[in-house]
Amino acid sequence: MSSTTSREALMQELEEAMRRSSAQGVMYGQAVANMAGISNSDMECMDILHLEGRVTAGRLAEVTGLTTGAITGVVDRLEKAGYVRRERDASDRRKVFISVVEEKAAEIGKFYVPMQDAMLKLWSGYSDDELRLLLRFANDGYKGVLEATEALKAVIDMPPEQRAELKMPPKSRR
Amino acid sequence: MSSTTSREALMQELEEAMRRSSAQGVMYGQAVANMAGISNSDMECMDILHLEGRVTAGRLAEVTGLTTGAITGVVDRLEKAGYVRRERDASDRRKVFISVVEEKAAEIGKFYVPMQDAMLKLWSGYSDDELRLLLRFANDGYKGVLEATEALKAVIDMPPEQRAELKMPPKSRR
DNA sequence: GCCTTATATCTCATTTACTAAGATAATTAG
DNA sequence: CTAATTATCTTAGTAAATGAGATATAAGGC
Repeated sequence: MSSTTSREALMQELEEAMRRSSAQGVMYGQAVANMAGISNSDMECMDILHLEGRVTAGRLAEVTGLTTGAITGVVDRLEKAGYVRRERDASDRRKVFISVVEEKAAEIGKFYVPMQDAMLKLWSGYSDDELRLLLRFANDGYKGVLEATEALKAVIDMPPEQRAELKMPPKSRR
Repeated sequence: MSSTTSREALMQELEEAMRRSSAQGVMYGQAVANMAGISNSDMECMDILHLEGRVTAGRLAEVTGLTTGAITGVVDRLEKAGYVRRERDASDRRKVFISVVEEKAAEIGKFYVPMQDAMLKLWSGYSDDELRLLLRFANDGYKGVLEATEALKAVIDMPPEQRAELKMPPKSRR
């Protein structure tokens, strides 16, 4: 077996493994939402708020792919439950910024303890150099997924006949 | 700064990076579901089918956390759209196995092309040894997340007073 | 300053998806 | 053979999403 083939087999295994673990990560998030008593959409918005900080209602709609009407509902529920606050922008009074109420959000954070424990345990088996590689990979991977998301959205705007020309990449067909 | 502190900082960065990229991965999946014209739940079930192969309706309910009634709806929609087939188990005629119709499912697979391209591009910047480390990490990570999911579900069954004792892990508070 | 167009969020009627409870049907245990 | 169990489906009611349009603010042209 050539080294090229082995590298391709490796990549295929890698794809499968990443797909598997990311699917399981989704399940974990759903379980957390369940326990916190909020919907998946609500949970996703909390995640975005954690990552991006104070964002507008419109940005939540853009990122989640929900309509602005649906976001109004999400924010209503989260605000009523005390997880977030609406804050009108003083300089542009059309905008509504959503910000997390940290004390209340910490209650949700508790449900991530089993996950954090598992990750700490996992990472303890790796050297500093190895962790640095993983960090580099995670950061590069984020950029890659971000680009891919943009590329996918570009497909949405393609005329159907051009869209049909999309092909699987050369050797990774299943 | 001690090397311990640096390692902890590294882990914290790693946690943030993984969280970020996995959140983006979720968005990507949603965009795919949107383009394929199916709901997130339907998409999730397709993913499970891809990973586990032929599974029963009950297993889908168990894994997704949806009720069996909701799964009936999911499978109805997917079957009507031609993505899956219902097959009654010959040896236990109560069971209904769901299996993917590969030719039709390939249409969804197309939407993963931008993601696969991005990953191939990303991985091309790593050596075989590095990719092997990533594979090991992804596999270990999957096991970790799986365990964490079980641990979390155990919390569900805890009496409230015991549940309240859950604490953040020593040094990773934010 | 007014009028038009653009932007940001919210409202509301309708549609879609989910839950809870229980019906149906097949299997297993006594 | 009957009772208890398991697996899926059905149905009524509820929750969340969409699509269209209302409201309110901002920005640009004249």
